[in-house]
Amino acid sequence: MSIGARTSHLRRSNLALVLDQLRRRGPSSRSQLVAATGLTRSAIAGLVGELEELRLVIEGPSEPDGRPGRPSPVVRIDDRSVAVLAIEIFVDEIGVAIVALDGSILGAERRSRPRARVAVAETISDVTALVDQLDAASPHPRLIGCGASVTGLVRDADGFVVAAPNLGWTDVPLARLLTAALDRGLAVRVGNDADLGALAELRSGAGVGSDHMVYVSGEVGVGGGLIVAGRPVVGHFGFAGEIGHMPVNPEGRQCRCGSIGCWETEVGERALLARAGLDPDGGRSAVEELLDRAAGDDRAALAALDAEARWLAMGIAGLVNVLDLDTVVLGGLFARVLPAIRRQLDEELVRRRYLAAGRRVRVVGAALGASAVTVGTAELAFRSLLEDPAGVMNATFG
Amino acid sequence: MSIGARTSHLRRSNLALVLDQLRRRGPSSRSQLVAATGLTRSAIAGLVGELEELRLVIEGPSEPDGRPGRPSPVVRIDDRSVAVLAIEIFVDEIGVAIVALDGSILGAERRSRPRARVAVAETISDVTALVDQLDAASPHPRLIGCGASVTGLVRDADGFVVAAPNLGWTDVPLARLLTAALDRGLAVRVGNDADLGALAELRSGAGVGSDHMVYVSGEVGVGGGLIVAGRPVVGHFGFAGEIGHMPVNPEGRQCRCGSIGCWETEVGERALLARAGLDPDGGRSAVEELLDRAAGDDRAALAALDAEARWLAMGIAGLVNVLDLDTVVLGGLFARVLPAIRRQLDEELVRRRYLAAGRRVRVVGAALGASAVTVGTAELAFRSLLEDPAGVMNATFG
DNA sequence: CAACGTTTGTCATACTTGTCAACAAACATG
DNA sequence: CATGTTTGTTGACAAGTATGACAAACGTTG
Repeated sequence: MSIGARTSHLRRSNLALVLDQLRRRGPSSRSQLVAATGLTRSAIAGLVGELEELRLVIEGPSEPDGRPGRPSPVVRIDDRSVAVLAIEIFVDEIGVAIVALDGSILGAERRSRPRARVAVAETISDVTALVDQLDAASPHPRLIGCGASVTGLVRDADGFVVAAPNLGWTDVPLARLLTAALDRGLAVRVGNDADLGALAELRSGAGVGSDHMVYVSGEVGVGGGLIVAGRPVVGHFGFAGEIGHMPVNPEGRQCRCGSIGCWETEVGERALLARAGLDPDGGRSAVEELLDRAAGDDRAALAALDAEARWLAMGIAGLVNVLDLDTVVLGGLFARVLPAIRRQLDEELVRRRYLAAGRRVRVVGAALGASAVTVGTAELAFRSLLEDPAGVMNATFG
Repeated sequence: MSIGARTSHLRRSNLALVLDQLRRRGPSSRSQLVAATGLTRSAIAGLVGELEELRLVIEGPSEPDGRPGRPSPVVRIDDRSVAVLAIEIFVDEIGVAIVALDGSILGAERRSRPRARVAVAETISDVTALVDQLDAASPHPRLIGCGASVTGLVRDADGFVVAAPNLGWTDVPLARLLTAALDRGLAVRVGNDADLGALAELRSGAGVGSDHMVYVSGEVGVGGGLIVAGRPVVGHFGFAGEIGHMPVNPEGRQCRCGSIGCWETEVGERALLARAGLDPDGGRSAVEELLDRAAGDDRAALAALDAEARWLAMGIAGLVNVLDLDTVVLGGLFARVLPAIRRQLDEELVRRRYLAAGRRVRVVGAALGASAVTVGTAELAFRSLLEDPAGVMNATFG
């Protein structure tokens, strides 16, 4: 339901705008903020003043820049005021991190775990243990929010993990469970790991400047995060981005999802390794072996990479033709093999693209690597603060 | 570039909100507007008063509804104040229509044309002739905008038709040409026909209530319009929605776009007719013949429809898995054959959907039929008025 | 080094917009 | 006809930004 706008919404949106500018462009002078927002000097003064009172920004003296005129004080994010907790739940690993408003990671703990230890209760208690450990180890600002990433289908509205096949979870009220287990009155928001990786790459990674992007990541399974018109696509139920399950081969292999010829059955790690005659379950080390062999002109390895490039291009072309993307960011396995398949990938993409002429698509490897999900999860945790700075800070500290 | 919000933006957005509510929900009492917008009675009074001064709405007495309390005057769109021109350019037909703000079509002219007469200059002069004819024939309110739909890739920003293979057009500045040819100082906005059909079905057709939708339409070629989070997806260059060119069959036929195994080579009219042993170029009448034969249990016809259902489901499943759609609207050929393939389509969709349980997807035939593009084109033409009612009306009449 | 031009923060004031509360108007009910 | 309910109207109020005058802080120039 649309809602009428009040003057207070105006203030909220302008406060959020200034804070967002500072996060995106880094420390800026007040006059730069005036230019960037189109607001007047007095309005900016009021907004910066309020953000300063909220302890979200700090004003400092300006660097002398050799130009005439009164110097404008530099405003920058206060990284010592608030932080969030970023929790990452993978199948074979869990991680927690404390991230400041400026994006710096103040502390992080990761722990790998056996596949047998993925039950919900065990996961929650492992997470709280890690959090307590991190809490004691590293001094940090007050936590004002918490984000959690999961490899599975997540409903944003209520923080339910509707299904996480790799974890064996179904309909887990993760946000509620974490809020209770952490016992700090922290609001927890839950997101899909690929979506959050995409968000991170968009904001501060390989997708900076893009507005229509897909982040394709995966090892065995293939997931993705979509950005359309600068915003993450969550879908009607919050399940968007299951790009690994686009049908691409009617004659293909059975997929673990029950369908046939899903994209991930052709581009996933198992398919790649099997084509090269390696153990499909050989994991990351087998992929390195494959790349080594290809570097030594091993025919089977080269053929396997060639097939990988063709199948990869097929899926990417579908996404690009449908969504008119400007950027494709490859993560995980695909980032690793990208240098070896770049030429074939580009060739096949040109062939598959609808009216390719004049439409450039950047295909790039992920820039943030393993920390993408951490950064994206923190971004999720900060979202409510960034949408309503005064509201959240007053509710927390008032 | 984001821009700071001023109080005047507040007014603009609230005016637009009220107007939008009236268009979506039809005539409403002031008190209904209060409830719908969350604004106060006095704010609504001011907004309605301003819209009334702008001649965009009319206030009338309320129907006695048998409930106590002072009756609230009914506000409704003034359909006699402004209208727009909707121009549709297809390969074998052009059409123009005058559409009022309440969506009623005040007058329309269509003219079929030979395939040899699709050059840009001829098209423009045919259009202006039709417009003059329509203008003279039917009295209508003042025109405040013009929309044009084209079967091709359109850049929204400057109204260029970047490529329209079926028309043989490349880089045509259609908005500029039409503005000049019409010579009425009308702002012309150009859109892709499938996108505009999708918009129409979303607002007033089979997609009402949906927020993540795809409109799949086509005869020989297959196009589509996407709605994500309630908004049309235009893509980075404005070329989104080329769903007919998703690769679905690596062993497939050569597509006219240069790729292989595009969706439209499997679900398009030619493929359907060929599978049934009919003339691939038989057109609409051949499709009717096929449906007749299927109704008579003709084995080849049934098999062809069966294959059509499977290939259709494959593409739809890809779109749904990637975008988590709640509604799929089928138009053109697909709406025609939908009743005959409903069962197989649903079966195959369940098989192809990732974790289908709990996720309902409505697959429905288009409700607006041939007028969808007209309605959507008018919607496009009205867009600037709906975003800034006072600004446009004052600029036009002030 | 003093005068000048430039840029920018500050402050009081004005304007716009929506809210709030009191009141009046218009309806149904008994 | 008295009463209760709902809703439009009105004027005072609050919140937010714009405007314009002024002062402060810089570089340049003679």
